[in-house]
Amino acid sequence: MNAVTIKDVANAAGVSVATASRVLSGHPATSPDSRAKVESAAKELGFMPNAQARSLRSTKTDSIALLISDVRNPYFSDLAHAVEQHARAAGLMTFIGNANEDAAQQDDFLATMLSRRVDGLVIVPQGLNEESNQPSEMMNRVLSSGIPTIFVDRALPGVQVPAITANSAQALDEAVATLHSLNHQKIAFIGGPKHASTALERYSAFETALANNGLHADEALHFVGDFQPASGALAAQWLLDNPAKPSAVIIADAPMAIGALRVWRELGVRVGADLSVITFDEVDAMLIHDPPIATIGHDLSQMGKMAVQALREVMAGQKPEPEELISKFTLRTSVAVAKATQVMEGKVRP
Amino acid sequence: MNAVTIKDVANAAGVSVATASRVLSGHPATSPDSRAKVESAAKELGFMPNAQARSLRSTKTDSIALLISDVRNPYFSDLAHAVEQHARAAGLMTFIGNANEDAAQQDDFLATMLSRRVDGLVIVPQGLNEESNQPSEMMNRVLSSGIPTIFVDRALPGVQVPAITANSAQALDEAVATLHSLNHQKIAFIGGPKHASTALERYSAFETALANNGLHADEALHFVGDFQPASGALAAQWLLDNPAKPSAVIIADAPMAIGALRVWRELGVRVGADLSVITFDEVDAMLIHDPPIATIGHDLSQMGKMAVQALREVMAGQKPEPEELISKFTLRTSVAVAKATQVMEGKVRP
DNA sequence: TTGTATGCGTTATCAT
DNA sequence: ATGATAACGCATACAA
Repeated sequence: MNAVTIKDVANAAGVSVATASRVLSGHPATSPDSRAKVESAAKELGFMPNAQARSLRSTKTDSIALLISDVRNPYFSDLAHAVEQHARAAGLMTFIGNANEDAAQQDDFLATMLSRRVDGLVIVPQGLNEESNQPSEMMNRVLSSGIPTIFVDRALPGVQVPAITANSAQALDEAVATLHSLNHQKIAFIGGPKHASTALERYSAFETALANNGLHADEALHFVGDFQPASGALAAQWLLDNPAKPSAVIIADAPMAIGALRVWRELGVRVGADLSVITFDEVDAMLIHDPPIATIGHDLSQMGKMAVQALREVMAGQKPEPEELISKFTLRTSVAVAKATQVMEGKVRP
Repeated sequence: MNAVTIKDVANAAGVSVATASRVLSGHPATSPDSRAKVESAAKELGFMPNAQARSLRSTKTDSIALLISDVRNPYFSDLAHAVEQHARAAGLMTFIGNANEDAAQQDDFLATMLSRRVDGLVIVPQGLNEESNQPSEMMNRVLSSGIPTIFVDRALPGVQVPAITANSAQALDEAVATLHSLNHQKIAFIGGPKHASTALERYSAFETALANNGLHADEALHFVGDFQPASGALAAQWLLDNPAKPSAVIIADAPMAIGALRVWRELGVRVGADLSVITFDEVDAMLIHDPPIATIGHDLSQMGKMAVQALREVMAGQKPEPEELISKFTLRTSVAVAKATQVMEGKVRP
């Protein structure tokens, strides 16, 4: 019952361990005869090579680690799925780790991955330390370890690691232009935490878009959330209470959008009439809302593909350029984003 | 730059490798003196133990594998999150694998996990082989390998492995009773694939619930989907075209529900008025629909906890009993499930 | 083409 | 308490 080793196979096949090893790892120097014997013996005994021993010897594990911020966020589970599929196609096993938007859990995962000697790392970095404004000690260790690493979705300011990120400038331009053309003057932004580079990029692209459309940014219309549903719910209330009375809002991710939409439904705010909403992340849930919510999204499958590709280049000794994926604005219907007329007249407020 | 080993630490600390190892792995027989020297040397050099080598020697990896059906299904990502958190608390690293509702990918993952000699397995089994009606060869290998294994969410008929499953009998009774009390006579069921034990359990509990409420089951009102959004969309159309003109429907998982709700919205079917809908899986997205969708859900966090607990019992040599988690019906509002009066009068049909 | 012997990094055994 | 050494399972340099 106990783990059958290559030695058992060799014995059963009547050859030496070396020959067995050569056959089993596809080494050319093997005779058809011993190949047959070893293969049948291995199959007979149900031999499974011990990956530990193999990679201890060969210093290759044929595995990579993927660190994401939140498994339960569809954005990241889509990304994880994409990375996994492409890595698998390249013969690499993917270990998926969950940082839970938490630097400590990030470091924990990185440590075990370092211990397991994965061949490469794809990381959605959690951001710099709040106080020191530096990467965490463990992150530094990773960076100086020489293990091929690339960032995806987010980047770390000042850290020279190739990153696959998204550029939402154009999409936000279109989104803001659309809202502006419908008379919206006060557009709120429910953003993400400042440690996430995506949150910064999205907000600053939003500011630029405002300027491009002759509108001006107003910090009072900026809610800093944490990418989670609960903060979206808070933001929903914040928006209703906002003295500036915004008539439209752009939300930086789907979980917050879902949290907010729930609250607005509960309070009877008619999204698409009383309030125009555009959200980041193209998730199916946005399509069951009536009217469907306009979105700014990325091709996560593409992002995953680019990430794996870039990682493989690093593993092969090349130095890939950072790449930006262009975000796409999808105005699903002219109803989702409504004309701002008598928007938010006191009636829907508490 | 290249991987610092325990030998380097021992040298730097001026002790033998044996002593260094004892200190680093918390062996009691160490003097405070050498403990101090080794620890500071290790820290100084940034020593990360090689997990491969360690477990090659100790035959323990302090890791478990979790195989789920679909990372992108919130049900499973919630489960994954829960398992991971509880395993982490027990000092176990979790490898998350994605079967993609596909037996081949399941086997693939199981093979690599077997190779990596994980200490235990938590599996959402993909079902028996269609033709042979037997577990796959790889699954049999897992089962005869002696590696502690438990099933979660689904079980495999005839396979003696402790399983943590859900029992939805009571919830479905309540759900059907609620619909019945609102005059619904024709209740459709959009179910899952027959290879999933959950699909069978849910449908048969539904049949029982019908009987308990004086209604009779009708195979013509049963749509066999595959738990994915696309099949939900197909089912939505199927329901509208169904000659029996069902006025209510119960959907076996959230992805299918989202696929269906989208189609109904596009076609102008007013869910909660024209059609009453209850779905499995308590996901946030159901709360943004107006009216919110009634759900039958499980405490996934609890399920994950029970799974890890059961697995640890097996690892400790005990034999845990299979457990059933009781599903919960949540009628979110009396509007979500509407009275069947002139439901589905021709108007909403194509 | 095959076998023998060595080493990967760590822990366990056995002395001391 | 410590050190020397064997052993874990496998891949490879070298010899034959």
